[in-house]
Amino acid sequence: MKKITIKDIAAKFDVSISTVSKALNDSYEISEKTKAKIQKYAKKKKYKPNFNALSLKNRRTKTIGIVIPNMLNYFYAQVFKGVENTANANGYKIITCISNESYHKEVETLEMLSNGSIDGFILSIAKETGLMKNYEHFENTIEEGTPIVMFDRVTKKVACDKVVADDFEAVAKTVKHLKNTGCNKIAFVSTLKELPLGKQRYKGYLQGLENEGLEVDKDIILNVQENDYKKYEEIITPFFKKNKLDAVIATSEQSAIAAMKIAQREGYKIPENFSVIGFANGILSRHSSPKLTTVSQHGELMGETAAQMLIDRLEKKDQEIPLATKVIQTDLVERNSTKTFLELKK
Amino acid sequence: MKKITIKDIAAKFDVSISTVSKALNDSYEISEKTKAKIQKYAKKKKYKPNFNALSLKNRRTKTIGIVIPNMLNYFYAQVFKGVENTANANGYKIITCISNESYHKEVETLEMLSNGSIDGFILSIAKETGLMKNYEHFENTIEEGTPIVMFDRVTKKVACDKVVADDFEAVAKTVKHLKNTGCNKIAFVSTLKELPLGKQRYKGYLQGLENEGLEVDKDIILNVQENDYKKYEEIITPFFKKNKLDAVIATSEQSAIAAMKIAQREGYKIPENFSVIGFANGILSRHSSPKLTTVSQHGELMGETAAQMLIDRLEKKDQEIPLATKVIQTDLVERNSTKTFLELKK
DNA sequence: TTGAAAGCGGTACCAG
DNA sequence: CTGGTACCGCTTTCAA
Repeated sequence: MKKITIKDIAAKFDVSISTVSKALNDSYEISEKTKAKIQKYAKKKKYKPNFNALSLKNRRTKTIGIVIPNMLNYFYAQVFKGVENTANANGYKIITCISNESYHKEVETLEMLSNGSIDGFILSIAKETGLMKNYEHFENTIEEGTPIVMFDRVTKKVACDKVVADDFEAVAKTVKHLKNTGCNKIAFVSTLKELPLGKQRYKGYLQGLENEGLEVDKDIILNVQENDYKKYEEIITPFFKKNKLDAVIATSEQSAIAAMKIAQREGYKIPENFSVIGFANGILSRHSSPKLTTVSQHGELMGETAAQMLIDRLEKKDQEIPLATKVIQTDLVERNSTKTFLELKK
Repeated sequence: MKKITIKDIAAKFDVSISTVSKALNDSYEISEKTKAKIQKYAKKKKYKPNFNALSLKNRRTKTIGIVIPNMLNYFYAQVFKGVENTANANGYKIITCISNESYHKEVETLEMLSNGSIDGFILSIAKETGLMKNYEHFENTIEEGTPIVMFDRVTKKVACDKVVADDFEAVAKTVKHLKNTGCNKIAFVSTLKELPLGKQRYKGYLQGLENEGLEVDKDIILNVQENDYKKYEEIITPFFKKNKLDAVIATSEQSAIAAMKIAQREGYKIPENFSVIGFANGILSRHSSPKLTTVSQHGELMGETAAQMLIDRLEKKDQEIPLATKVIQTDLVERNSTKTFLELKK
C-alpha cells in the first residue's frame, strides 16, 4: 500500500485536487458532505501531506538543525534531549550533526543544511573553531537568513541568540564555597582554556580568589587535554607530592575525577583533607567514589531554552525580536568530594 | 544576502532556467563558455539547489530517521555516532527522535516522519512497545514503502533488516569465563527480562550454565528495574549475606556497578572473592573501582552496520535485496572486576 | 460549492 | 547549444 496523494483522492471521488485540498483543510468553501467523505477516506488511507511539497510551498521546514561537538559527552546529550523536548512539543523535527570538534566538519555541516533543509540552527562551537577564531561560516548562514542559537560555547564575535551558563559567577561561587569549607590552595584545571568559555571560567576563578582574599598562584593553574590523562597526571602529581594543594576545580567531569584518583593515590583523604569540584553533572559524578561535587549546568534546560528562543524567532519572522543572551544559573550539587559547613563545625 | 535560486541566475544572464540547470550540472549540451560563467557566478553567490525541491522531484530525501529509546544512554549514543559516520560519508542526513521508551511516542514519531521526511528508519524498539508486543506501526511503515533497520532491541515479528549483538553466545561465553576463573554461583541480573533481547540473554545464561555443568538456581535469577536502585538493593543484599554468590552477570552497566557496590559494602573483595561482568561498555566501566569487566557490544559498529544496510537498500531500490540480520560479535573486555587465568595459576 | 491555474525550486524530455 | 514545458505534491487566488 503505497503512500497516497491528494491526486489519488481526487481521482477516487472524481473531484479536483483543489477541492480535496480544501476539504482536508476543513475549508468553509466545501460542503459538509464532500468534506466528510473525503476526510473519512483520507483517514482510512492514512493520507499525510507530503513534507517536501509543504516545505517547498511554505518556505519553511519546521525542522531545526543541531550541531554538537560530541554526542558521547553527557552534557551535550542532555542539551540534545532538552532541544528535542521543546522542538517536539512545537511540532519541529531535529536534524543532528556531530562536528567532532572539527572546524571543517562544522563548516560542511552548516553548508549541507543551509539549503532549505532546516529553518534554523542550534549549536555549540567546535573546539577547533574556537581556537582558530574563524566564525565567518556562522555569519554567512545568518546573513542568508538562517537564524542561529548558540549555547555553552559561544562567541561574542557573532551576533545571534545565545544560551550560556553563568560560568564566571559559577567558578567564583565555587571558590567561595571551597574557601568556606577550609580550602586555601585551590588549583584550577581547565580543559578549554583558550576558548572564550574557558576564559570566562578562568576569570571567575581569579575573581573568586580575589573576593576571598586568596593569592593567585600561577603554578596551580593548569591547562590540560581532556583525553591526555597521562600528561595530566605528570603535571599534577608533583603538586600533591609538594603538598601544595587542598582543592581542585576542574572544568570537566573527567578531569575532576582524574584529580580525585591521583589525590587518593598520593594518600589524600577526600574530602577530609582534599576537595574536588567538577563542571558538568553527568553519570560519572554520581558513581565515582567518593561521589563528585559538581557545578550543574542544567543541560536539558539549556537545550529547552535554546529551542524556545529559536522557535520564537522562527514563528515571528515579521516582528523583529532583538537578539538576546539567556543565562542559565548553575547550581552547586554537593556530594562527597567536598566538605560541608556542618562537618566543619564538628 | 538572501538565498539565490536558479531563476535568479537565469535572469542575471538572460538565459532560460533549463540552461542554468544544465550548466550547473555540467551537461555536455551547454557551451563551455556559458557553463563557466554560470558556474562561477553560482559559486560566488553560494548557490545551493533547494533541498525540498530536489526531494520532491527525486522522491527521495537522502535522510535517515533514527529512533532511539534514550539518548542519555551511552550505548545508544555510540550507535548514533556510528550511524552518523556512515550516513554522512554517504551524503545522508539524520533526523533523530527519542522514543523515551514509550510506545505512543514511537508510533507518533514513525507517523510524523513517514510523510516524505525520510527515506528509511534505523531504530531500537522502545521498552513499552516490546512489552506490549505491538508492532503494527512498524509493519505499516514498511508496507508503505519505508524500509526499517532495527538494532539491538529487535523482534522477529517484523520482517526487516536487523543488526544485533550475539547476545545468546555472549552470555554463554561470559558464564564460561566466570567458571574458568573459579566462579560457580553466578547470578543473572536482567533489566529487560521480558523483552526478546532480554530473553535471548537469559537463554544464553541457561545454556552457559548447562555447558559448564552448573546448576540453575532460580533464586539467583533477578529481574530489576534499571532505575529502582533501592529495590534492587533489597533484593540482592540477602544473597550476599547468605554467601550464596560469587559472581554476577548484569545486563546493564548501571546494575553491574550497583552489584559491585553492594558486594563491597557487604565486605566482599572484588575480584578476589567476587566477580562482576556487565553489558554495555560505557564510561562508567572505565571509571568504577575496580574497573568493570564488560561485554562490549560495539555500539558504534552496530550503528555503522545498520546505516550501511539501510543505505544499500535505499540505493538499490530496483534489485530486491533479501532481508538480513547481521550479528555483531561482542567482546569480553577484561578489566578488574574479574579474575584472570594468570591470577588463578598463582 | 467547485475547479483551473499559478507557483514553490528544481530536473529532464523534447523541440528548435 | 539553448529554450519551452511538464511534473514532483500541495496551497491559494480567482473565476465559474
